[in-house]
Amino acid sequence: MPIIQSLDRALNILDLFDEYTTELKITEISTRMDLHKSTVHSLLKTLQLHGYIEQDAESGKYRLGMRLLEKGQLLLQRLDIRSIARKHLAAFTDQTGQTTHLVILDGKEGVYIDKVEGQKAAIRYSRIGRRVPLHSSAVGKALTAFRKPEEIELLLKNYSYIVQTSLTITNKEAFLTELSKIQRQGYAVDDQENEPGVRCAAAPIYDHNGQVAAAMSVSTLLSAVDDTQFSQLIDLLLQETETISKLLGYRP
Amino acid sequence: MPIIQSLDRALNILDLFDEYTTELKITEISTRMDLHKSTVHSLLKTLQLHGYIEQDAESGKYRLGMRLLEKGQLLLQRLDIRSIARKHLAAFTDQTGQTTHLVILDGKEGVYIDKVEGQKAAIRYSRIGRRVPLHSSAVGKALTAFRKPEEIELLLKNYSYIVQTSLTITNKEAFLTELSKIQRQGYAVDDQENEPGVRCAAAPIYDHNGQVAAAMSVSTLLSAVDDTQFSQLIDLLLQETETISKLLGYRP
DNA sequence: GATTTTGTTTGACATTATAAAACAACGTTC
DNA sequence: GAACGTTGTTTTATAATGTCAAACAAAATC
Repeated sequence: MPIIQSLDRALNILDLFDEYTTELKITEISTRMDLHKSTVHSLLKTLQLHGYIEQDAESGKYRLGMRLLEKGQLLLQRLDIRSIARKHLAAFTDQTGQTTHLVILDGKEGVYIDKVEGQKAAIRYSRIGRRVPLHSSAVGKALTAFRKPEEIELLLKNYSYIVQTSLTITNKEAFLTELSKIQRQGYAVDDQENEPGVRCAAAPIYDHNGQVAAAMSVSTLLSAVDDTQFSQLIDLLLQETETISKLLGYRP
Repeated sequence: MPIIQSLDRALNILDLFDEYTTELKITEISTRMDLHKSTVHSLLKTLQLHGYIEQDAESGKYRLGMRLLEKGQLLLQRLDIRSIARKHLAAFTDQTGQTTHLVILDGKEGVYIDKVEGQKAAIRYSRIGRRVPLHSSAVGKALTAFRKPEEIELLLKNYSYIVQTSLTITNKEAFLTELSKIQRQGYAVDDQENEPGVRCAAAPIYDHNGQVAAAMSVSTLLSAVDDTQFSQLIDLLLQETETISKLLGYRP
């Protein structure tokens, strides 16, 4: 498998541009690449033809082209969490029969952006677009727990602990201890804290920056799923969130 | 100026991927490009070496690589003063407790495009999107002073000096002397000229063309910040604007 | 206006990319 | 389970192509 020299060189030229180096003269490039001007010139012109390089009208200096932005955005779209996660939610539900959700953080609430309904159970509460509290749901907890301390602090500033069931966490102290437990475990659980008779588990999904991008959850009816089954579901859930995170470019 | 065939082909391969075509098999590429598999293979491997192409571990299919995202973001950053400046505003406010602003010129007024509020003071006037006069504010002055004489002349043509406080500059002569003072200093000050009890300092941010792209300011309450503290803030401000300008590609 | 420093073009040569064929690794089909 | 189509990858010879040097042109600097 031969490496194409000219292509290799062209891509190396693109790498000369960084945060601090916006523009380069052709001679600078040729000296830094240790190539002759004419060689660099040909490479640049070809790159320019495709919009990967642009030339400043007056100074004649070269800079990165808009095509890179275009392609980058294309990639970003593809990384769209929802479309990536969808097949994993579906596979999970297919395999377990349990309802799965995908939730992102918006303001101080979670928002359902996807849901795959299982046959066994009908979870009422959730619906795509609907909002869910951070303190009473597994997804909310997962979305909160795996952030930087200052971000968590910001979320909890003036946070109101609306009571959903008799088991809902209703104050900051209790929530903070719950969050640290979640951090240790790597996943969050909501045991009838949001909806009576319903128990959920949720785990974080990380993006390529290592930020929590979303949370995936599985919702079960207490009447249908016992403790051992539930912990098996958690194991499976953690597997899924890990692979999804990887697909988003997350490297631990 | 010869076009480099291999590079040209490689870039054409990248163009095969679009919104709908995320993954391609090597044979699909070779048929669509009308090239032999081995040729495509070499090109792909070289692209992959630089992260412009990735290969799916199990399916063996090829897709666009993260490097494109990285380069695209690089470009985006450069285009967006606000996102670049944001962390600097935040850092400044974090360090000093004072409110900072980012303002750009629009017509004959400034427009707040970002604001980071300090705990110590509550500056009423500013709000993102709100407009501010050139003659009565530090940011306005800074946006004006560091332009070419003919540009300044154009701005001041038919300019109306709206009175904001008893200290507001109200005529062209006074404004011009103020501007030349600012040019000498490298920064602008507004001492209760826009809002009673409030004193601000502002400095210009330059883009890669050497043009004034924005102004950054720090706003203080006279009751809270004395002269020595204020001049320290100015020093810090100038440091920040200098680094931001560099990030935008400015080379003096 | 002369001189240096740029970016661009030209053309000959040898390096390098290319294509064909052979190979290997899977899947599928009978 | 063997034979056949698919794949992706490697090898190798050939000639097409990228490369360099030198010449040219156009700015910029003195």
